[in-house]
Amino acid sequence: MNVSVRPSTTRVSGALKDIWRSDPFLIRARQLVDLTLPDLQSLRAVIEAEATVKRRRDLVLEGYECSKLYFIKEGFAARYKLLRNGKRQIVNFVLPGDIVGMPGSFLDRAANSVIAVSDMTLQICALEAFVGLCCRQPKFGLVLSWLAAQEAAHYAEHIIDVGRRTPVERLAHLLLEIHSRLALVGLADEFAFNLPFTQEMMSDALGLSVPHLNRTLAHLRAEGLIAINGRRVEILDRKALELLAHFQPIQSGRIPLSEALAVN
Amino acid sequence: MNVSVRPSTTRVSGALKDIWRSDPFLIRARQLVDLTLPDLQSLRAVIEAEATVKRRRDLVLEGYECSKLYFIKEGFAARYKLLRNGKRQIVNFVLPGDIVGMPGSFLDRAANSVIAVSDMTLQICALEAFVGLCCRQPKFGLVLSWLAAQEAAHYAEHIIDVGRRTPVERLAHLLLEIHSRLALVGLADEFAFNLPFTQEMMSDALGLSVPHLNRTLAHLRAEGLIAINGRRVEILDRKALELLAHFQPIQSGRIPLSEALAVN
DNA sequence: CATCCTTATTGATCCAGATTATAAAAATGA
DNA sequence: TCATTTTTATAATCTGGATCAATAAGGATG
Repeated sequence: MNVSVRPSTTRVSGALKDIWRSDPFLIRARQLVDLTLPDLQSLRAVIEAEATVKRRRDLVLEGYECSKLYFIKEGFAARYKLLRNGKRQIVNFVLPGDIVGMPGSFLDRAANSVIAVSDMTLQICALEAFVGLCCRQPKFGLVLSWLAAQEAAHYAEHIIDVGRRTPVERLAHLLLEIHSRLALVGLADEFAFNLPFTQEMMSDALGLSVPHLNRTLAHLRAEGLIAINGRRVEILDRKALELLAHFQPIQSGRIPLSEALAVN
Repeated sequence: MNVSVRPSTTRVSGALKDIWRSDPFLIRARQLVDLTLPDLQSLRAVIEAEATVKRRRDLVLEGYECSKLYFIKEGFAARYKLLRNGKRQIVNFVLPGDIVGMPGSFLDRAANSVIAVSDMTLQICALEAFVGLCCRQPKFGLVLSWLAAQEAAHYAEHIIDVGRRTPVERLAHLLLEIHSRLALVGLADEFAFNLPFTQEMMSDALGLSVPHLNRTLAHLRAEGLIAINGRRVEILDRKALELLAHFQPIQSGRIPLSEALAVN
């Protein structure tokens, strides 16, 4: 893999509060279960290194075996597949707080490649180490399941996008999805965000040609639903946009751990 | 929900061997981890009832909260979403051995509906009970993650189908996927299987119109790749079909439990 | 500051696949 | 058993979005 690895420096500097808030994976995990300080420590113990990956480098290559999990701290990536005829389909966009290697590492061989869309920093964890953690702290296995389910739910919406939504609807849906996922880890304002993807990437995600995606984007602007300056996207009429896109946010409830223990 | 429930009769009749082989969920779980007799028993303890659902009944309704897991023993279903304009997108087909409620129950409210495509029998398990089981036996939490990852991998292929594959390629891919998933739980011959879905369902899965799906099917037959009599599909030229579809089987490796314990 | 490369924008043509319509065959159920 | 509904099959028309092409506008790089 094209990464520069450096040993995991578990800096204990910085107030502890910051750690809970600044690590996007912790933010997402804590939406699902309560995490204690010991939990945090055993999670850290399992991280073997922190790495940086440069823009345009592949994080994962299709067809290769890979038994690592990458927790994305910063930066963006795209999971994609190249077809024989040269076409590319982007399966999903990877944002901070996501885990790369989730479907991939669980299979014999990765089913898709993942390319860094910006410079990234991520934490590496061996699959066996994480499985070990799950055995000691079943909580983490459940978090993994829940995150996988969230991801599946996003994939499902993507299938609907590409299968039955019109181009405008698809694009509106993509923008809303990205916005809500960024917001989940504190990377978006209420009505605006920085879109880290080019029109080409979005067209490859939505199964459209670049010119048509461009036209569709222009259409959304003309209708006054969004505004764009540079990378900044502003949502001008969220209600209309959501209606157009058939958008409903994907939010998972908490893992019913205490209830389970009560039953137990 | 439109099901007729009867209390779970844990019949201990029949040789034990049969149970391992006849329950499709056990078959799939055992592809991932070793299961002991006590494991089997604690799994059973968590099943609260067995139910039958009639053809065309909805198992899950979009937008409703639902905190049950359904382990499919027999029969087929389709996970779908209806759009405002009346179009339907089928997100995936549910086969014996699958768990329904996986993304659904983990979210606040189900994101799609699931309709029974044939009469079905399934086992019901409360989400909290299963979470409890995972706490006592972390193994099951991992199985859940792995199954979710497999499902996500299938969804990813489906996105590629609908986004960038041509109609023939899509259809070829769908047929191969169904065949391999059926084979996984012992419901298909090496080169033939019973297709439980109508052309309308397949067109709704692949984002095509019914007439065009029909033509495409005719095309595959004309090319001598498959043969169809009634519901029976025969794969005449598997190599060519796989090439056409860019098909690569999704098979997950085993969960590295022993390795994890060694590290531990 | 000049050049190169990536990204965005716009226009013209054309075809794959949707849509609509109709009929035959098969499954369902009363 | 026959009537009704589903499911398959096929043909004719029409259109949305791909494709091809060309340009403009940024951004990076030396």
